[in-house]
Amino acid sequence: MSDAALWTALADPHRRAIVALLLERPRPVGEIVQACGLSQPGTSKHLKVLREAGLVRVRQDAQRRVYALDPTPIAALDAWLAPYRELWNESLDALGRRLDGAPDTPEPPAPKD
Amino acid sequence: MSDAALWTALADPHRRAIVALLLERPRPVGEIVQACGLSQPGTSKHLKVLREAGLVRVRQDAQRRVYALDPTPIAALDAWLAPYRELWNESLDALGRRLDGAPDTPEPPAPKD
DNA sequence: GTCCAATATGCCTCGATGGTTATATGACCG
DNA sequence: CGGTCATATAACCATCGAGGCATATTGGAC
Repeated sequence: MSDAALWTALADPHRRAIVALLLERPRPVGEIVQACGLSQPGTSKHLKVLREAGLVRVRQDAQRRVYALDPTPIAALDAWLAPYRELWNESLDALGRRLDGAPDTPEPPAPKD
Repeated sequence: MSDAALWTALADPHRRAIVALLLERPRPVGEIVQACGLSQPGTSKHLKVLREAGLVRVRQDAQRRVYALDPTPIAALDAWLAPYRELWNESLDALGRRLDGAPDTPEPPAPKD
């Protein structure tokens, strides 16, 4: 479940839509298919990507597979953007100085990826 | 600067590396080229994508173009993952919130994409 | 067992994207 | 002006990924 896999998984709009759907509640594949207007195999492939990124878990219920969101990997995203969040929360003049190229911000820890 | 453009821009590891570089300080193209080990035109193309996503700004300094990070678009990312953060924090954080009496975050709207 | 419903996989096509080299633009210097 | 440094763009190629259809798999019902 590399960081790259996470970014790749979330890079696709359909997959983000699926993730948003599962945020509301777990759903079987059929529901997801209908909701995102793709073919069933197409949807299934997206679900595979999400699975491999660790973003969703499957529970088998008779012939149905009920997909549920696993938000844990998204914590990695949060960690990634933490330094940036700090930056944009800074005062506007700090941003201005930065855009002018003044190197006066204390070095934040570089994100690993 | 659609949301999609932002995700697309950050989906590439090289571009994330560039963003991380610019987090430390603004840099001219040459430095970025050397840092990420790509050809100069390749780097330039990535910079273009970042520019169009609004993630970087350019300042011209003689023949050099100094690129600086603009973290504002990343705020959109933060907004996007807010509901998920809440979700994964639930188990760990519920107790903590109770203990330090922090107000419960109001239900955020569902992510639009 | 047979049949059906739900989902996953294989195979194919096509457009997007990342990478390259070669060339154009543009700013400075003599 | 010509030359050169720094960067951008063009042209091109290779690969990748998303999408579709057809088919395999799996579990339940009969």
